[in-house]
This record gives sequence, C-alpha cells and structure tokens, in this order.
Amino acid sequence: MSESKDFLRTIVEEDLKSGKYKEIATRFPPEPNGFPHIGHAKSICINFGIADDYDGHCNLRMDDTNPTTEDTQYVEALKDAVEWLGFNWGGKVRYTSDYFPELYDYAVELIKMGKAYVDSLNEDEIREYRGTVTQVGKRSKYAERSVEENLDLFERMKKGEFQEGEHILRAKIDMTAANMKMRDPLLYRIRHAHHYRSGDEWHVYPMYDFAHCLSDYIEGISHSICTLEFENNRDIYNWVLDTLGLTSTRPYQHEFARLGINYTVMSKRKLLELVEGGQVSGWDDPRLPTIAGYKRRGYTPESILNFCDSIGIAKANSMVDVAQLEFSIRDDLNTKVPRVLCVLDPLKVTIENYEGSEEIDAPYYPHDVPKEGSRKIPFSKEIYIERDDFMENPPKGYFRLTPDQSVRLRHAYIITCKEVIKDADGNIVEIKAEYHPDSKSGSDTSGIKVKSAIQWVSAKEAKTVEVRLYDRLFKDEAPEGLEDINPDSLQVIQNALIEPAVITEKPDERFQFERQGYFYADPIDYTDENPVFNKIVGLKDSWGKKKKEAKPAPKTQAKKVQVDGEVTPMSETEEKLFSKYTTELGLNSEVANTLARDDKLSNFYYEALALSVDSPNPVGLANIVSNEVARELKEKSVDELKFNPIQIADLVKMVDDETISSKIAKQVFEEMVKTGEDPTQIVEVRGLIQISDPAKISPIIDEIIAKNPDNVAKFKAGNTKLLGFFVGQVLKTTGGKANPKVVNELVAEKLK
RNA sequence: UGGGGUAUCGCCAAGCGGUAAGGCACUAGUUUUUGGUACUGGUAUUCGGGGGUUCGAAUCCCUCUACCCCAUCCA
Repeated sequence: MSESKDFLRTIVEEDLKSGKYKEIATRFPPEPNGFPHIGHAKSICINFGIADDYDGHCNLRMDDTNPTTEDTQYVEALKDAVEWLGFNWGGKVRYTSDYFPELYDYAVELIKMGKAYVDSLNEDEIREYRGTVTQVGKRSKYAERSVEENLDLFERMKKGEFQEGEHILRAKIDMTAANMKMRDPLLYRIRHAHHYRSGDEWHVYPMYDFAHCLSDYIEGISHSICTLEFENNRDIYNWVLDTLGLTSTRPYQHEFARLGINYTVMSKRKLLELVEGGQVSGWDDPRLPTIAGYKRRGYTPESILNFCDSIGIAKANSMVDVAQLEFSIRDDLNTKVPRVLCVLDPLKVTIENYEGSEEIDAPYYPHDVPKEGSRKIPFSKEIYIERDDFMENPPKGYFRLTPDQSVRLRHAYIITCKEVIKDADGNIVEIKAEYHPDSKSGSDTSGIKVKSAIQWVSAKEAKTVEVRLYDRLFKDEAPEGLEDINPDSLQVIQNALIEPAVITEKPDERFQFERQGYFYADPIDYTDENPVFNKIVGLKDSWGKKKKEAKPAPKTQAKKVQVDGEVTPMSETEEKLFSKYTTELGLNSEVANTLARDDKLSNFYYEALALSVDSPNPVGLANIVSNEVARELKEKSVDELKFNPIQIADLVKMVDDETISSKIAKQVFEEMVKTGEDPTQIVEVRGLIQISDPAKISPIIDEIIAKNPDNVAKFKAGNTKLLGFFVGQVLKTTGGKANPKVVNELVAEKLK
C-alpha cells in the first residue's frame, strides 16, 4: 500500500481503533441489469480491497429488487468479473431477493409504529404532491389512515389483490424536508411481474432505499460504500435503521466519486444502447469499457487492479485519462509476454544475393526481461517487411530502410536497398535488396552501423493471420451519444503475416508484436485454420508522435474570467453595527462585516467586550470571535458551547500581556472547546507560558541549524521559504512555547 | 432557485497552521539490434477568485464563482 491512505481507509481505521466495529464487513452490491464495467472494477477493488486490508470480508450481493429489468445472465457476468479480478466472496452469493420476507416484516413493523402508510394517490399526484426543489411538498390525505387499515391494505397488496399503481407503501417522514429524498419516500410498489429468482411469489417489491440499508444490516455490514449520487439517500438510510431501532452495530454509508474515463461511456443505459444498437458486437466487444470487453481484448486482471490502485479514491468528480489505463497494461505485459515478429502491411523484399535458407535462433524476451525461451525463425531470399518501414523520400530523422540507408532485419542480417519496383500507378510493390553475409545478428563483423532494426517474415514460411486493430470507440473526449462514435474504432487486417512459431508452438496467448504493440489470441474466434489476434494496446511511439506534431492543433485557450457576484446588502441594524465596529472600536471592515452579519457572533462579542472592562482590547477580541468562535458557532448554538465570553476575554488578555503566544492561544482555545476549562488554568496546568528569553531559545536554534545543513545551504542560496521551516522546527521542539516573533528574529540573524 | 457535494500541474491525487508528495502525460539526455523497456534530469513562487486572522495559510474565518447530485412506483 502506498504512503498515504485514501479517505475510506482512514475512516475504517478510525472505526476499528475506536472500537465501533470488531470486524470490517463490506459488500459489492450491483443490480444485475447490465454487464459490469471498469467503474464497477473500481468499486470491487475498493470493497474487496478494504475487506482484505483489514482482515474483514466482503459480500457479493445482487441488489435485485426490480423484477422488470434484472436477469440471470447479468448475475453470471457479475460473478465472472469479480472472480476474474481475483477476489472471492467467501461462501455464497447474496441476493436482496432472499431477504424479501424479512424486509416485508420490517415494513409491517414500520406501519405498526405509525411510521409508514399506504398511499393511494396515482403516479402523477405523487409527483405533484412532492413539490419541487424550491417548493415544499404536501402530504397525501391517505397518510391519515389507521394502522389497522394500513396493515390490511399492505397485506392485500402483497397478496396481489390490487392493480399496479393502485397503492404504494411510503415512509411517513417530512413532506417539507429540504432533502427531496426525505419527502415520504416510497418503500414498496406493486409489481405483478415475474422475478428471475423469486418467481411469482411476490406482488410487492421493496424500493432501493428501503431494501439496501436493511440488507446491509442483515448481513452485518460495517461500511456501506457507494458512489456520490447516493449522498442524498444517506438520510433515509439512517432514518430506516434508526426508526426501526436497529442501532447496535449497524452499517454507515460512505460515498466516493465514480470513475469516468475519457473517450468512452460508462453509463449502463448508453452501454446497453451500443450493444442493442449493434454499434458493437456484444457486451464483450473489445472496444467497450466492460470487464468482459477488457478481458476479451486481452487486458490482464493485474493491469486493471493496478489501474484502480493508481487512480486513487476521492470525492471529486473526475475524468481519468485513458492513457493511464493504457500505461497499466503496457507496464504489466512488458515483463510478461514473448516478443515475436509480425508484419501487418506487407511489402515484399527480395534479397538478390541470398540463396537457400536457414533458421535463426532468436530469444523470445529482450535483454531486460529476465525470462528464458527462444524459437527458430526461418530466413530466405524472399521476405516481407512492414510497408512503412521503407520510404523512398524519407523525412529527416527517419531511421528505417531507404534507398540510401541500410537497416537490420531484427535477429538477422543487415540489408541494403538496391532497387525499388513500382506498378503502373507508381505504387511500390517490391524492393530488391542485398544482404551483408557478415552482419548476422550476434556475430556481426561487418562494421556497418544502422539506425534501427525492423520486423520481417520469411515469405514461404510465414502464416497468414487475422489481426483486429482497436482504437477508441469515441472520437470525442466526453462523448454525448452515437454521433460521437469513432468510425475507425475497428480495423480488421485479414492478411497479416506472422512468424510460424507463434502459431505452431503457441508459446503464450499474449504477445508483443515487436515495434507494434501487445496482442492477444482471441479466446473465441481463434482457430488453427484462422488465427485471430486482438490488439490490446500499442507500444509508445515517439516517432509517430513526432510526425503528428508537425501540424499541431491550434488550441486557443480562452482564459476564464472570474465573475464576482453581488454580496447581499446589510440590513439597517447590521449597517449600524458595522459602522459602530469600524469607527468606534477600530475593527477592520472584514472582521466588522463578519460580526455585524451574524447575531450569535455579535452578541457573543458584546458580552465578552463588556466583561473585559479593566483591559479592553476590542480588536483582539473581535479577531478571535470572528475567526475561532465563529467556527464553533457554525453548527452549534451559544448554549451548546462549553466556553463562555468571560473565558474568551481572559484568553485575549493573556495574549495581550504576552503570557502566551497567539499560537498557544489557539491550542488553549481548542482545549476550551473540548472541556470548557478556564484558559488561565489550562495554561498553568500544562505549563504553556511563553518562552521569550533569547538565551533559552538560542541554543535550540543552533541545534536545529546543526542538524539541517542541507536546508541551511538552500536557505543561504536564496530559498527564503525555509525560514518557516526553521521557525517551525524550533516551535516544535519547544512544544509551541517559544515566542515565534523572537524565534523569527533569531533565526534570521543566525542564518545571515 | 431549496438542499447535499466538490475545486491543489494537461489528467488523477497526497497534504489537516511550519520546505507544494507521488503516478500518468509531456520534455531533454543516457543505455538499447524494439523510435519499446530501464535509468537520470526538467516540468505548480503557488492550491477556483477576492478579502481577513497569524511571526507564518493550500490548510482557520468571511465572501464570491464554477461544476456535480436530488423533484423514477430505477438502483
């Protein structure tokens, strides 16, 4: 694990440390209504990963509460994905549908508590009654039904006595809640549908918000980790559990940002559209960001895992560059797979001075990959090279074969171009060349220097293979829809030529075709008669990049103009207070503004000021009230504070008479917030009195200077930021007690 | 527009009052019979903007801005 933990692991560790949970239990809870994609992989890594890291366990649970969209094929895909990524869910797969009876009982309990009711409004009315984000909703008249009536109705709903939409079970919470999700959320709806697991047993199905929290509780989950869009649902999550009194060791929900990758789409809806619309060949089309797609394309589980690890976990919506994913797979395959020669776009080369044939022994792995293995490559008079490895009129910096530039055939001889044969249209159809007999790879005595080595195959022995070249599915970085599809995302090469060993020996299923990229023997379409390879990812190509850069896209970056909005004007009384603060008390306008606009703060300030008549310091007091006290008063009322205005006045006094520094004052304040103790007492008990005597501080500084020669040098070289470093060190060793002003002066002097 | 979130390099992302981590991308160079790999160096005087508090602010306070989520009988 890396040096820094993500915020979820931080929470988990705190909960473990505080004893909130004895064991960590997470869950991966997909709905089986689509194939899992790489976003799911992130969630899988988080949930199973955290469970692994803290010796807990992670359940795989199908969140199957909607009979109309879910299907067994998806649960299989989900299981495959988790398994392929290398995780196991210990024991059996869980299904929310297995909890239907329990869930039903909890709903009955809620009804009995008067916390849920059967509503009989129709769909439109419910929507209307719910209000909008800015307008409160209103309660249905059916909310007044008696417990008995609700119980009876709900049971009959279950038995299937009503039509879909006729009734619904809702929680009785608050139709005026600012959080729309809390406006009497729906708990159960009637569905006369066949469920892929529970069959026709049920006529009512629980909603997500009701089923999810309870399923977590039933399974003993400690940390219910989901994506950001469920933040608003957290209130219901807690409401259901709290209301039912399921409070002992119960799960809490935490949200992280879902994964976005550029040049692709991640929503189930859009993915389904592509699959059903025939834009791709199926859920496992190698261009899709589905796990099945990556698997089919040739990605390894390790590469996906590493990718998920590398992108981190946070709460900011983000779009990860697909280059990051490509790096992960290249990085993984680099040390694993054999190198072979394959020519995608063949150009015939006849070596005029070569007769007969030979077999060249060539290792499968380059010098920097510590793996053993080699094969024989047949060599003969007629070979094929890659078409773009020859240029008649090369640009500057071209390292390959030209009429004037020899090139090495990888693992074999150096050849020199003698003649370029063209057809009637001027297309190059063949190269006549000569080889240098004493230049054989490994025993080269020719002394010829070449700039590169290129791949080739012997014409007679080469095998024809199909190669599928994949590019990004969308041409737009943030695709909206089908109109952004990249028309060239798939290129099929029917007649690529590959060295025979790949087909006959099958040393692996993944290969690096040298100088081109990583390829994977398609697990479905590959046959001995018609071998098929999928391109997993290309090699980094600094030459190709250079070529493209010749015509850079002129990007005009419009600088964003920061607009300042209107500040709400002050009321008359606020205005009066403000002017009094600035003119009479001498506060600066920002502090005065903060105080004047806040009743709680201004009252607190007044009280403290009145209580410090003997040595009034309106400015110092105002500063601490508008900054430190303000923080505490943000979410609390004055009565909830453990400290009072007198204590704040005392605190300011101690700073004024230099008993303590302002740094210590903050420390003391933190303590007052927690305990409500008197500041004088805190200072006394902890011995926080400020050290201002240079004679005491000086030796400490000397010591620190002696310990950090590097930083002293840097400072003297002009890095004045380091002053803060030295001051900080001194303050640290004195427990914050050294007078920072004195320290600053002393340090500056000593380092001169 | 009410509520809930989020802003640190081109893309991710650490950082929690004391020297702005790291990865990807980019770039220069070294090694190389893959224009690959590996290695070495270069990349934020500044943390969405503006103020304030402090000896010292990405971190605390105020304020403004931008983006995301919520008005499915989806999850």
